[in-house]
Amino acid sequence: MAKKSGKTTIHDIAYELGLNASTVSRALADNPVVSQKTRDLVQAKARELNYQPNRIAAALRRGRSDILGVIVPAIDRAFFGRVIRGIEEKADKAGFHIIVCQSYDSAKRERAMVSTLQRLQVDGIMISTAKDKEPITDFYKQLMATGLPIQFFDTMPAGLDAPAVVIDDELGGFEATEHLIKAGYERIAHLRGPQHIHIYHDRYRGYVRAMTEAGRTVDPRYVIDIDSHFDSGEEAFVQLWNLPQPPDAIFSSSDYSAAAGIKASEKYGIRVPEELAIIGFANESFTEIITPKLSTVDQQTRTMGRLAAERMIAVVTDKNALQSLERRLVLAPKVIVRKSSQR
Amino acid sequence: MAKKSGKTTIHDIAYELGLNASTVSRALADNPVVSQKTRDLVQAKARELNYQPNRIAAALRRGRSDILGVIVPAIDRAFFGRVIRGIEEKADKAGFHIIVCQSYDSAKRERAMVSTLQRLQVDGIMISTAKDKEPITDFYKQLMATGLPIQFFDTMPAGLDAPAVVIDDELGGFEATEHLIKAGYERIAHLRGPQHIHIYHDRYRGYVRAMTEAGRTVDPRYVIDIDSHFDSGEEAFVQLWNLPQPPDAIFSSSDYSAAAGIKASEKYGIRVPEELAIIGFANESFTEIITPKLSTVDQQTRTMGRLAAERMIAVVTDKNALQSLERRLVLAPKVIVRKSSQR
DNA sequence: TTGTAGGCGTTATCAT
DNA sequence: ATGATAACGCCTACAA
Repeated sequence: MAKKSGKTTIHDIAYELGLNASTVSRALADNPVVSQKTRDLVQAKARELNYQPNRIAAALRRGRSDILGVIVPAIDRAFFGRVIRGIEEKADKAGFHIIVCQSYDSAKRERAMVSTLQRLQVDGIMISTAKDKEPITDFYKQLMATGLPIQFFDTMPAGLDAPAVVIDDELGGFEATEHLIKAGYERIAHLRGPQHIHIYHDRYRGYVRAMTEAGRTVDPRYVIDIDSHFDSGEEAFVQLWNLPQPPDAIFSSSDYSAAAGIKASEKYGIRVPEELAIIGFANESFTEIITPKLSTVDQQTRTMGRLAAERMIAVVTDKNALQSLERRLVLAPKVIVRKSSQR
Repeated sequence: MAKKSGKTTIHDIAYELGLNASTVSRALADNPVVSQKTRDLVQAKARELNYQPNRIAAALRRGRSDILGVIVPAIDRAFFGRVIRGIEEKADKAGFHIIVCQSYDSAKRERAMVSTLQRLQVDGIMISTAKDKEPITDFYKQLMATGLPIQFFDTMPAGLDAPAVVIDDELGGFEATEHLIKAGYERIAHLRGPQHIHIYHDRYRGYVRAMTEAGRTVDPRYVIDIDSHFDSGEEAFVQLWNLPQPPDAIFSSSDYSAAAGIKASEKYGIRVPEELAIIGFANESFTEIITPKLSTVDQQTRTMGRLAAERMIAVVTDKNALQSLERRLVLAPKVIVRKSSQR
């Protein structure tokens, strides 16, 4: 029997077997220096006593916790939920655990969370930085100088040279627009998200480039600014439809406003995709259930999570892996063509 | 200056100030037994040296990690993302952290995750148990016997008397149906989810009770079984519409099939809600963007997370709080009436 | 092949 | 009010 009432430790096992704790420690680690017989004995006894190694103690001793910190703006956003799933998948396989924190898009909270994670002795931190006006670049510069492995994903502070896995929004905008062009649509409009937000700016740039490269001019009347996701969708649609020559296709910077567009066109009796093609962005789960099914751009969320975790773990596991990885990995989004943009 | 190059510890601070580590420890904890002057001195020096307390070491010594384990089937499901957000909110406020694990709805993995969390010395585990046929009740009985605080939420093993925060799906089904009845609909159909899954069975029972209590009979032809979320929605609709007397309202056990129903009715030229009312279940985010906006039943996800965390923390913080809490807290879902069921 | 001893950083107990 | 010491559980030189 283990002595006290508490959990069994290597000392308990050692005592039971008339061995020393260090031998038990080695045996449990399957260290070949210990005789096979002893190893079997120890491991059997460990099972018998339902021994659960204390990872906290091991962490303290080894100076490694096998825990990774993850900071996202909000865990209940579908995008981050999926990325975290990817992260957890990889981490789990590699024997790491993740502690998830939310910044609620506040730079201040983000810094606080970094601090907390450091105190928890995490081996590295993966961050999708808050969309906050407050500058945080210097904070991370200092942090990285301490040697703590950092890996950004999705969003990263401006002007920081740090490992990151991001998505090429410009390419996404380009390909979405290109798809519409190739599908034979003539007058392609764009529902443009807030331009101070990086991703929307890039999607817009991709739109412009695709138009330009196809030898088309970007009619400013075809570029409608939308702020909130849903509500401005219908207004935008009306605005477009009142033009002397309405567009025959729309590339929306978000699935939500794209859906609002579909909704509005139904209301006004415009058939999608026959009279008007629509493509969104993000591959939200509802894109498959609305009528018609919404074409969109997939952001490779799970892949992003997996890659970020892989790179993080590579660095944590082997410090000089850092050099061998490109600092910045840019993922290509994937256009998903569904009914709403196929005629 | 701190000695070595490593992180600063209380010993460094003590050395700098000509004090003893134990005094520093007390001072940092604002222990009033230490003179105000010394406390100030220590805290100033701690800031100066950018001291970050090592929570791992403290955890080892105190036998408490201030970490809670959370196990959910999959973090990228909107439902769990929201619950976790609620959990994290409360945990954060109380100075706890959460480690999130996914069971992928496998009982085996779930057990493994529990084990891992135990090794990490979490102070308690919050679980939404896997929808797996494999029985896991005995496992938890044993686990709870060890004294590890456990708190279930959303789903819990059958026949286990354990603290849990769950939602009353039967009531949700009842109220959704009642709403349709009160709104004056005559022939109310139900899209019924797989009955071996507890929640769908309860929603169906609520439907039956509402019908019965209103003095109506449940016409078996009005109860359509759907398996996968989307695809069977249209079939179900067609089946209903080919009835000699089609229903004038549908209560669907999921928002997805409800949306599919709306989609199908448009296709067949049936106006919602004038000719057919539809209400779903879960308050998915897309319910607000489809046309017409979908009535649904909100599951109080964030509240569920908050309450589960609150209860967990109460138990962890004060062992005899256990008694004072009802073992099982049942949350009432909330019907959200939107366009799709209002005439 | 196994044992001894020391320490990871903190906190609790006892002494001064 | 502060200091000395031990211990949390594990790991790892080093010794035997």
